[in-house]
Amino acid sequence: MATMKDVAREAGVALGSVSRVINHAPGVKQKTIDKVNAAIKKLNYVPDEYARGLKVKSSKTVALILPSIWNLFFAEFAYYVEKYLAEKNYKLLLCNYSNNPKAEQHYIKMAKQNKIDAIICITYDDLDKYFYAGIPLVSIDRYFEQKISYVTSENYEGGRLAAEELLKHGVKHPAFIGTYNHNPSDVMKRHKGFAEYLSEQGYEFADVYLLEPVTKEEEETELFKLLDKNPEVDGIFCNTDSLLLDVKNWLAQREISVPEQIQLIGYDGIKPDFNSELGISTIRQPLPEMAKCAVEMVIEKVEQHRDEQRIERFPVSYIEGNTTKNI
Amino acid sequence: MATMKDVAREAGVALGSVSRVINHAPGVKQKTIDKVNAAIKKLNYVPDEYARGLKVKSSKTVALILPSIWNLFFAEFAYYVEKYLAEKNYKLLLCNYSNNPKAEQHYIKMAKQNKIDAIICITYDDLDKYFYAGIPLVSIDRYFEQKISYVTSENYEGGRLAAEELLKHGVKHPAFIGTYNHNPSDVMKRHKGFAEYLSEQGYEFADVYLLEPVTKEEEETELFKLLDKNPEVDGIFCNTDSLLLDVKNWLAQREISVPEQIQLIGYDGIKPDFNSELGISTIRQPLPEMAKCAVEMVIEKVEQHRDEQRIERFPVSYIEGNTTKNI
DNA sequence: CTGAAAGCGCTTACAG
DNA sequence: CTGAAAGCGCTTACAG
Repeated sequence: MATMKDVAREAGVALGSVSRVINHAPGVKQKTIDKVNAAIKKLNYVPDEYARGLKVKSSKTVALILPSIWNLFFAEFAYYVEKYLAEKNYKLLLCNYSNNPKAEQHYIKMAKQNKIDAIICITYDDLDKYFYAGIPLVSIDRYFEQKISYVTSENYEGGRLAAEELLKHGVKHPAFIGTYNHNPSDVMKRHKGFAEYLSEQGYEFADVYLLEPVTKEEEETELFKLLDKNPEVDGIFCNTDSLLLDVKNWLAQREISVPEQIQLIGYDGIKPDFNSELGISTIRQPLPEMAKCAVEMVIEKVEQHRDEQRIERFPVSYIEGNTTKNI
Repeated sequence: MATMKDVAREAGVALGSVSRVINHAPGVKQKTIDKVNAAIKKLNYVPDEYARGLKVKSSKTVALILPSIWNLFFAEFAYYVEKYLAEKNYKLLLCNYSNNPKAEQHYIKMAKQNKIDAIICITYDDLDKYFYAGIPLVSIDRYFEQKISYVTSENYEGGRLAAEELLKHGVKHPAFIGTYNHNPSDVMKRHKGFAEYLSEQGYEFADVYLLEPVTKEEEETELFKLLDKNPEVDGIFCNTDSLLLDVKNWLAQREISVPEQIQLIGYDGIKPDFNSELGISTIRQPLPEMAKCAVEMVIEKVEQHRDEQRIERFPVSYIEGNTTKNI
């Protein structure tokens, strides 16, 4: 493969000049630019990012660290992150966090080894490790201790909206199901918003709010405990769409019909892909915009060496599906 | 950050010796190894992959090129590919193929620039470009012109199985819906297997088999044309689970009930995540095994410079869900 | 078994 | 505006 030296020889200029035209350095004569570009074309030259990276200590790569790409919410997010990163000429290294226990360790080491420029990270575990590795970081949904920047949705408003829609659809005995982590996260505001709206309207609600880690079986058990104790429940706000899907299956197994007997509203707005719908009723987060924002924030940190904390919250909207009744 | 030179100084050995112990070169005295390792620990040294990559022309990275990670089938596949790659100390660069039209071009250039060791590729468009870029390649579902290795499922058997299950579930008037690409792919055998099984059993079937590219709207239109012409249809084999989900929504809009009026069987076995189920009836591909095989094939090509064509087909199984009737 | 040295392909002061 | 040169942090023959 042709190297920069070959290009220089072909163009009849010095090595440095080739480098300058490639990097669009200011103050290069047009004639030189033309000669170099002609030589590049002729030799089909493409610069070696590794040699470049060795000098400039950057790889134009950001690592996306998440529990698992195998999840429609994360998959859509990753899709857009990659898309916006590619537009800015950055690459995406995919890191499935939850594969192995020592994964954090592994990925931090990798980040150092490979001159990862930055990290976009979705984890409800401790972020300190990344943070202290000195690599620019933006997180999703995380809380604001230790000045980590993050992007999230209007979780509090989303919780209120879910409650409001449930009531609007005729629910008289609402319930909540979801989990939370001991690390504070913005996501917890969904529960708060839900609770506060209902109390303002003079409603009580049955509550299954479990501290992680928690298995599916436990969630199922708790749901049915709740239903046994509160057989009048006729509407449930599920903290995520994933959970809604599970709840729907569990209810189906006991022959409880959705939405006739119990109406369900989820959170996230997941879709099977770009142009399909799951058809569930849910509070949709504007994922494309959120991904774009995360990319911009992280690139700003990298290129402008800014490291103050920034928090962006995006508005949510209600999507009517078939897990609520027609009004 | 500490460099190899620092480690050498700290350990009181030459640069080359440090390199040798890091790379587990044979014939290094145990005492040297110990000294070096101690220095590495002490200085918290981690080797720079870029300097290494510059010398050895490898990055321990494979690019996963696919239409879109935003798709449960691809997301699960990517999840396992990353997992197995990580086990072998390789990294995964994620490339969403369908973002932009000139993406192929872009990703090939990137591959060259970044010393991508290999490509795992899911695309039903032309693969020539990757192939001729001289980078080891394994594909999914692709056909065997030009000696490209691939892994796929027993598509023919899967098609037969779908037909068999439909009949077993009492379907009298089966139909097929799906699309195909002008590039021959193993996936087309699903249609063939389906057709042949039915004809062996003395059944006819209504067929919507469309050449891509095709929009959702066209698929929907064709489906209803078929249903108008063949109102007796009571069971449909959908070429993919994604499509099944759409078909289900379309039928719901016309108040055709599934599975009471029409039973549906899909193909793929997609799940929302590791421990949830969508609850649809489908022909499941063993994705973890397929991903593992793809990773092994590609690493074998890289490390053993093998480039003969290899084809692996994995057996499928029927998963009973709620889009077919209980028998 | 291990030093000393060359070189991978770039970038970037430093002269001029 | 552009050459010539040093150097980024490694690996790997080559001696010894």
